[in-house]
Amino acid sequence: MNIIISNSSNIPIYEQIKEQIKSKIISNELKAGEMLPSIRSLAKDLRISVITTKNAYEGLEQEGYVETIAAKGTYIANKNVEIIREEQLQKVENLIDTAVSIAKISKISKEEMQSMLDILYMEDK
Amino acid sequence: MNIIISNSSNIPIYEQIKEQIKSKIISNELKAGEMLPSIRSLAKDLRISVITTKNAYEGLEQEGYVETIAAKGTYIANKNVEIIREEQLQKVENLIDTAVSIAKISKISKEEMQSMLDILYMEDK
DNA sequence: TTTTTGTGTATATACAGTATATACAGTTAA
DNA sequence: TTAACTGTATATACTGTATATACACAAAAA
Repeated sequence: MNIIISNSSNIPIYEQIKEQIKSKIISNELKAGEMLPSIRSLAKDLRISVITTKNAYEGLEQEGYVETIAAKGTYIANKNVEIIREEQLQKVENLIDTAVSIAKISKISKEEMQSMLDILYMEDK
Repeated sequence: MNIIISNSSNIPIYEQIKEQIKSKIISNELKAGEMLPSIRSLAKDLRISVITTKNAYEGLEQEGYVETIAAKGTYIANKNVEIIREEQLQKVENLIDTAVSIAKISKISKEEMQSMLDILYMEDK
């Protein structure tokens, strides 16, 4: 499944999993109707507890990204593309807003921020 | 002391206090040598436990923003202005970096991000 | 049909982070 | 010396995150 987790991170493991799966759904690497790896197989892969993978899938379900059928599996849901894009736009805006707040207190200019944006956007990730 | 805390936030109270005092130090509203409110008076003001204010002050001490003398008080330390600025620049860069990563996955253009930056920087905060 | 294997679910448990009240100990000024 | 102020330490509780293990249902293999 190509998910990378860090145990030393302060972000909970289930959150890391959630975010990475979300990214794959948004970028269409995972398509509606596809089945996710079972909580067991993913747990084995990542060498963590099934409870933790379940926790991640539960979160995705609550946000409408997947649907779970007991004893069968967890599947990518049909979620409105426009709504997802709006959510992501909101996230980006919140991050920039926080950055701007810090910048203003520390007298970091808009030009400095713009050049950071230019450089970071160029890099391939 | 003009600190605002939110109990409903997912950010711990001691963190909220820490960050707001840091901002006041960085913006020079609080100057080297000045005494912070005592952990008790601040706790009373904010209607929280002294342990929580102590926790906040401890964090500030570990990062070198303040110095505490038992039975006397906690004072703003002399911290190198350039180092603080570097730390803040690093924070801003990390936020923009995260924003860019999300943007790329969701096909949000650099132009869209630039206009967010323009608008958010204009607003007075 | 029965068994086996693969799903997700529920329970009991542990540990770390955050927060509390309350008792303790040193400093300073009345 | 006493009173009023500092920060410190202890015992306790609640919540979030994570674990192992037992349970229950579905589907394919025997």
